[in-house]
Amino acid sequence: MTTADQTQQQRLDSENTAAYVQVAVPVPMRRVFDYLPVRKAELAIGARVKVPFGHRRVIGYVVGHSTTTQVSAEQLKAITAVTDAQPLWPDSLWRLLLWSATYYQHPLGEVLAHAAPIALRQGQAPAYQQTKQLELTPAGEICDLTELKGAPQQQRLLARVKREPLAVSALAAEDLRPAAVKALKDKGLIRETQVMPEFAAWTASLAEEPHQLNPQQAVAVAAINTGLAEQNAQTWLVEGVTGSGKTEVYLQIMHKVLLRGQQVLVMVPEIGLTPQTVQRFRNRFDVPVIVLHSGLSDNERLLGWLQARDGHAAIVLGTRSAIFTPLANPGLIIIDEEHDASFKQQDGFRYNARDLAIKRAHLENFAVVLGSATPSLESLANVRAGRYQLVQLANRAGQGQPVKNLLVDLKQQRLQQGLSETLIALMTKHLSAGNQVLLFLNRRGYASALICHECGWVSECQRCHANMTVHQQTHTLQCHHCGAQRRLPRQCGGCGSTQLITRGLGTEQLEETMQHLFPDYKAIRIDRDSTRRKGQLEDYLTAVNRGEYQILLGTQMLAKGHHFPEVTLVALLDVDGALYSSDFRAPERLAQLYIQVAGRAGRAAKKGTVVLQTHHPEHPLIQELINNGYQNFALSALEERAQAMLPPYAAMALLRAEADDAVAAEALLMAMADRLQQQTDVAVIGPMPAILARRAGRYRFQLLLHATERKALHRVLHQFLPQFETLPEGRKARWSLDIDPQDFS
DNA sequence: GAAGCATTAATA
DNA sequence: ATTAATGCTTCT
Repeated sequence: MTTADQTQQQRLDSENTAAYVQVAVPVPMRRVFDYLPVRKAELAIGARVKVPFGHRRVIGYVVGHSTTTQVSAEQLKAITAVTDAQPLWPDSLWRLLLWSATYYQHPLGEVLAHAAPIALRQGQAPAYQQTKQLELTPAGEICDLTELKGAPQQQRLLARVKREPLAVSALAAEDLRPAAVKALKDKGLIRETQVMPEFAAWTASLAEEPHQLNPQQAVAVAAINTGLAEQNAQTWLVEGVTGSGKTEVYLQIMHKVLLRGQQVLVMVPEIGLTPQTVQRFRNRFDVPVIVLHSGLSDNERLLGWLQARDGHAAIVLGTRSAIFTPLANPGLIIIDEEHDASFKQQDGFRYNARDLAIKRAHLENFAVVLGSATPSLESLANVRAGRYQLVQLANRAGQGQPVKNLLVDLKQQRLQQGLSETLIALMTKHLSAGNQVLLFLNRRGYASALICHECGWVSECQRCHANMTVHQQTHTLQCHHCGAQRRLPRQCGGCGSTQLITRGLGTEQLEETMQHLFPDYKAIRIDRDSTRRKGQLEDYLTAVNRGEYQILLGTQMLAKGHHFPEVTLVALLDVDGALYSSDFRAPERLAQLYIQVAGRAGRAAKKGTVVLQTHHPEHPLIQELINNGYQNFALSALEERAQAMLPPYAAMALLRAEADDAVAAEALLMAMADRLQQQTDVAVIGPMPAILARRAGRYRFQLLLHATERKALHRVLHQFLPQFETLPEGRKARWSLDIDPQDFS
């Protein structure tokens, strides 16, 4: 009998003797509620139930049974209805969810609700539903396509349906028009029918030949495959420079897992889940691939969840929340760009999907592969501690060449709109050679503030502790923190002067500057504002790669994943903020950004140059990065973290509070800090104002908990959180807890 | 004194 | 989180 079977057995045993059912309800309370069962025998742990809760009825989750209760007979209520006869999650995933609630100290009901697809959260049955499909009518079968010559959309649709019946939900994905559907239905050529989805057993057949591996890739694949054969919970870190062919390594190790009939879960950052990524997997394997993207309807998401749970899906591709997808027979989780911040949820249930993947792999006994060109310091520390195995891909696959790094000291340079003369000269050289240039500036808008030259007035947001950004294009001042907007004033808000000047270069202004400095070349700006319309980003990217633009400029958006083979010069214009930030992770993030941005240059046959403009070229971590590369940077940074007793060599938790009244927010954290004071193994730092001290009219404070032993931190939190929930100061301020915080803003 | 809005308590 | 009960202010 396996461990899972034993737990299952215990789950059944306890149900037969219990008088009370413990139910986790999706509310922010760290406790469970006792109910009277309807019919004892059917209440499996992990099943959903409908229960009366206060003045409403909610979906709760059975988490245990008990023969006793603290609750008086009058207060006890009975379960209204049992939604599931079976547990909603496989046993191993259930244990991961319980573990998550404990580790992140988050209310269990909320964790469970979060882990379930919305349709299940709302009480729907975990069952396949009929879906609508379009199929040919007898008239459609004999209708020749040429009869629709005048209606190309209809012709295309009919051709598609002639090939194979078409699911209505797939219309948009195949770019077919609803109007054409209606037209063909009216002509009696196609009809809509309801069908039950059917799933055939899959085998791991290849749809294309695997690519030839270079020696390093071959070594990596061989090493991981040897480990995979052991079928245990091993973790690999694939450190592969941009263009080294990480994806091909993923594909080849996936093949081995698929051949065993096991499923693979692939997790990518939010921004990385593009149609091209999906296509790469679909092109290689002739197996069912489920993609859990944000555009799915609730029922489509449920369908994917069911297919994964029942083993009908061979590959599940998704972002952070995909970690909670049940898998009938998991063999491997791949986490691409494992350092990416989007794997950590930043509100509510603040879990880290990368860390949960490792835990899940241990519970279910399968392997994890983490991949990145710039691994997180956490993962590198795990390698050094012997917990992960490192595989390196240092060479660019194909003809790619290494880039040349250049530090420009801004202190000794005359600047033109934030551009040093050195950079301008380099741009001229690269542009006149017929190459493309990429400028990276992480500040959208025209300027970061509007200032009165006469009285010093600054365009502050009314509701945030931040300046409003000048947007010349829309003639507005915008707050990037709360979204507030107002018309760009012509006069100073303080003295009425018209002598208004801007501070801080933004992408809009940089675009303007390019037209002045390089009138013979076309510049394209790529940021959230210029790519608001759906499909616009893709349009721009193809235009760039067709050579319609020579200068690309933009924000973070340009850093990730896109290939610009003709770009030979990349520059980061203003990154000094990261060098002396109060956030200890800022240098790590800058280094990762630098490498990611640098990865855009010289991917084709041409050698690339990367320029970093800074006022602090002497900064030791920057020197290390430029001169000796990311790996050495990471070693130095890890050394600093160890010296300073910072993560990953210590554990942290952050208590945040916010309220309309600054005193109330601070007082709540002070009350918490007071109670924590006697704890010797946990240091309490604060309360202090958050970096963004006021947002959307609310004052924000934080209290940092620091411990050299994670166990101590967890013990203390476990001990004090119930108390914190009942603090009278908590009535005037709302608070939240962040275990292993990534972002201190 | 009712209506309207903010605050507080309770959830089994 | 959500809801109802309670408290407080305001207006007729």
